[in-house]
Amino acid sequence: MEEYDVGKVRNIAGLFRALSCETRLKILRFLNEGEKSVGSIVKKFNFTQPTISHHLKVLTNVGLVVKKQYRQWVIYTINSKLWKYVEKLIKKV
Amino acid sequence: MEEYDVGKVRNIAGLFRALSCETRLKILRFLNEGEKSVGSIVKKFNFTQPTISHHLKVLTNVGLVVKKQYRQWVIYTINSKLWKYVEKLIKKV
DNA sequence: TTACCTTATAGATAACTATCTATATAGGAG
DNA sequence: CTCCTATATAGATAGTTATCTATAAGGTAA
Repeated sequence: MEEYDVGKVRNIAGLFRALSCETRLKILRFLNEGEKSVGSIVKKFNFTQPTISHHLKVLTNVGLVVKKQYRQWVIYTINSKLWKYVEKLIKKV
Repeated sequence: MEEYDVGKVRNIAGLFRALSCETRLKILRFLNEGEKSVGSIVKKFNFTQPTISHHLKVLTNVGLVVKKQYRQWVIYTINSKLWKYVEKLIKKV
């Protein structure tokens, strides 16, 4: 009976807004393969680095991803538990 | 093992966009009490009738609600199964 | 320090959206 | 038919956002 382990997302509408952008959904699916640097995300998709950084900030703000620093790289990791619940909903749709 | 009974929402980002507005979430929670006419929704919330109609259209477009006509009233019904999955996600957040 | 690599931020812009007022449409009653 | 009620649509507007270019910031290496 796991409970509230996901991270505090105070704003439900905000969570859905973060999920309402196809680009961010793609980023999340990519991050679901494993943690990635900003650069590798930029390489994966056809957007500029500032655009990717913007989306990563939105995702961070709602707790869907977590950032950490490794030397000169910034590494983003998906919130697996939360994403799992999102995926469960998506599968139902 | 119920499956895909929910209605075809072809656009995942679109579903989340529909859910990304606090007003629409409130409308959905109200509709979860039972089907409602547009007028009763307008009375419930402090928005004009065109605004409510707009939101109902958005919700209809992604399959979260269904409309039907009863005499001069238009009755909106929630897609209970889909909303149940949404609520399940919300509870996890 | 300088030079380089990686990421974030600032600023601009076009597109979208949540809301309103005004009007049109459509059904029911007489 | 006319009148009323209920809802939808059109059009306007302010606010938001997805994207870009340009630049700043921060970490590494020499």
